[in-house]
Amino acid sequence: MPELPEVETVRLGLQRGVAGRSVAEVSVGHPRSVRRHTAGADDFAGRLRGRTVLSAQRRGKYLWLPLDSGDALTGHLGMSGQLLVVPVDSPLQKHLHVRLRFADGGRELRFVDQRTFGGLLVVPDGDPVPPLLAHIARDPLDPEFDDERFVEAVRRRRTGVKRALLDQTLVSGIGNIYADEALWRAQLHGERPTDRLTRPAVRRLLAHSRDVLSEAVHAGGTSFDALYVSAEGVSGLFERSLNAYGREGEPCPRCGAPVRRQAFMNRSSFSCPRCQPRPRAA
DNA sequence: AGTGACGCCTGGGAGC
DNA sequence: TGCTCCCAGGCGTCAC
Repeated sequence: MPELPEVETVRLGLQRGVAGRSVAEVSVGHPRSVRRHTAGADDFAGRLRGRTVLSAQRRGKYLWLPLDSGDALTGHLGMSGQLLVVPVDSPLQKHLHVRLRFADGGRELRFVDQRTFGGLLVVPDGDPVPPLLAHIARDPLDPEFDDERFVEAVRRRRTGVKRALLDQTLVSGIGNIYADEALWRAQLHGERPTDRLTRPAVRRLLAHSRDVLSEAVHAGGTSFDALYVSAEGVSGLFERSLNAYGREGEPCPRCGAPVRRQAFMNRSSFSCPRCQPRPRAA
């Protein structure tokens, strides 16, 4: 379940582990992992071979590695993707789909993905982001994120506030876990209609979203199992700081009422029935 | 144009 | 024990 804090943790590992290095060899073991590279796996490999990685960048939950060719190796971890920087002789992971070896013979980059919702592709780079990612909004930790523009955009929407938080064209980086945590902190039910929220309420929600993302980045993200680890294979520690997500039946840390779970878009929402009352019908 | 439903995937766990 | 079913859920696509 990589969201912004997990992806940012991976980005930091890639910056440390692969920036400045030249790609020597690329192998694609599972074509589905490069399905968004429409020219095919051979073209994908050809655009990487011999190229030097300049840095590791992120927009929302997308990562990209600008190359000296003007292209960028771009990726999304989906639900279960991992980008690992490991010794070349380390055991092959069961769901290892793409490998990049480097000219210096040091640690290699591996894309491992159990559920294959994630993937890699090579696209033209751009400023500030590859055109492929032009539709993804800035995230709340981006210094150029425009708070007031976000506040107005949310209030123009006609939807529930949780759906708005998950809409990557409005604000990026937030997924189901951090949306529930931000709503819990802001004491808002996710079904509250966006067009009836006051400006101060949206500002508060944004501030709480920013706080929870920032705290989670510092904890190295949230790991429920081995599916999310940093590029160095380390688990994040934020799970112990979750107040609502995944805590059905446990007491709300603020008021003690048992946390409830509700169906939401083929998944679950967790909230406090007392601190986050359901909106009244319009 | 904005909104929401659907399909893509696999492994772990519950239930029988 | 072994089978089936459900769940996790981000995002591109498409219909309304």
